[in-house]
Order: sequence, then structure tokens, then C-alpha cells
Amino acid sequence: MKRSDCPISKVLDLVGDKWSLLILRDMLFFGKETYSDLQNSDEKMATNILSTRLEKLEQEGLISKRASEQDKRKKLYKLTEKGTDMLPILLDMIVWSAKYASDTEIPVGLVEKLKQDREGVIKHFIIKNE
Amino acid sequence: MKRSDCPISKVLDLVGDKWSLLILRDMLFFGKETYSDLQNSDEKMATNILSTRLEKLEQEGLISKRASEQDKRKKLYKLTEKGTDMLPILLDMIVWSAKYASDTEIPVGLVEKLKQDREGVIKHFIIKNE
DNA sequence: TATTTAACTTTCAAAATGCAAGTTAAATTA
DNA sequence: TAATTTAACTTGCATTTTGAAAGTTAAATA
Repeated sequence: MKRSDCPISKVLDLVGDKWSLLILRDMLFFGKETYSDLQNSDEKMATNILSTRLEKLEQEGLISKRASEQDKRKKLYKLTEKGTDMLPILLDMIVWSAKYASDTEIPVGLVEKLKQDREGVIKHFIIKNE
Repeated sequence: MKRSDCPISKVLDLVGDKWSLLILRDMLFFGKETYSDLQNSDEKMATNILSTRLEKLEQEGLISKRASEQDKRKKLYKLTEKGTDMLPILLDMIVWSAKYASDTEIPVGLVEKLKQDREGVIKHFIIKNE
């Protein structure tokens, strides 16, 4: 479903749905890396949806997939640089919600840190995911 | 469809679809303010979808709606502060696409300006929308 | 007065979503 | 080593959402 050459449109073609960014969130912020990890998110997404989203994210190069060495049943999903580079978008969503969404759960101090040193925060999370 | 108290989830509940952010984009960057303006976006969204999205965005307080003085047929849509504050998210999407999406149309110099003075760029667009 | 325009609404087919249950291979337990 | 459990899915089916096209209504224009 190609739409236009607008840069925003391009991003929405990849992650413009209710679930894809939550998958990236779980990997980036919570270090989830297996199918069952991801399935147990706060939002409990349906298993078939999770499946198709992971497939698409992999096809688009936002995540990679490999089998675990220790446990051959497990597949390990990992963010690529292309995937971790969505982080700023997620952080801005957090900032927006901090201002407008009441009763939202935001790590203490995060918004303040972002105001003071956005680049530092971004680097911190990217390093964590390498 | 309330899901969790995650701040990212909250934003996705509002604009986590293929169209809502494109409406905000058209208003923020291209100064569109009527139904027919918006309908003539590059992506040509279906008129019924545009209708339901505008309704939701208004309900959630991201945009406001009023009748035109000059032409009573026209309704003027305008971003609220809550709506314009989605701008950083849109800008990050542009930055991401500049890095990863080939053949995308980005205003000359914008990405460079964002790197040097993100806050300045944000203020510039917000003032334009007041 | 007749036509056009702006902002929708309606209809209906097609696609996406969501829930529950089923499958398969590998690991663990008895 | 046989039986059970676990991980990662797939399948079937009902519900919801989307998308294309045509229709409606009030106000403006010719």
C-alpha cells in the first residue's frame, strides 16, 4: 500500500498501526526478545497479530531474528539500527503523554532528563540495545 | 479501546492509524484548514474516513472546528495546542525517513536545521499555526 | 432560477482484527 | 524413555474497520 513520497507517510506505512510501535517499545525499553516475552505485554496482543507484525518488521529490516543457542525452540528478536532509530519518536510520545494524558505511567525523571539532555537519553537507550 | 497506562499506548490510541497523523501533518506543515483542503492530500484518503478521523480528533481535543464567517458552507479546522504538540513526533518521523527511506520528499535544509536547533524549528512551526 | 461547491453520509464489498483452538518441534519431568 | 510442558507459531471464524463510489443538503455563485 504505497501512498506518497512524504517522509511521514513512509513511516506510517511501516509502523502506522496500533501494535508495531508497542513491539519496538517492549524491545527498546523492556529488553524483550522472544515471542512469549512480547506476548505478555501489558496490552496482550493477539498471537496471530504479533506474528504478522514481527514478520513485517523483519521484512522491513527493523528487527532481526535468530535461533537461540541454548534453547532451539526459542527465536531471539533484536532491533537493528533502523529499528532503534525509531526511539526518538517513542520518546516524543512519552513527552506528549506526560503533558496531556492523565494517569499514565512514566519512569520518574525521564521527561525532565529529556528536556535537559535529549541526545544523552537517546544514546543511553541505543547503547543498552546493542 | 483502552489498553494500558503506557504513555506510548495512549498516543497510539489517538493517532495510531494510517491517517490521523497525516491530517495533522497537512494542517501543521501545509496550512490546510477545510475538509476539501484535506481531502486533496497526496494520499487521497476516502471521504468517510476523513470524516470519522476529524470527528475523533475533535473529540479528543487535538483540533477545533468552527464555521467560516465569509462562507457559511465552510468549516474551519484548526489545531489546538494539544494537537500542535504532536509536532515533535512528526519531525522525528521526517528525520528517520531522511536516513532510511530513499526517494522521499523532504524540504531542503530541514533535517540539518533540526540537528542544529530542534527547539527553534519546533517553535517556528508552532508560531505559524497560531 | 439553475448550477456548482463544501461538507458530509450511506451503502456495500474487501481487508484487517481479535479470539479461541490447534499444531509442531524441542526441552523438561516423572 | 515415555509423558508432559513450553515456545513459537498457524488456522478458522466472527466482528470490526477500511475503502471506493454514489448520494444528500445547505449555501454560494452564475
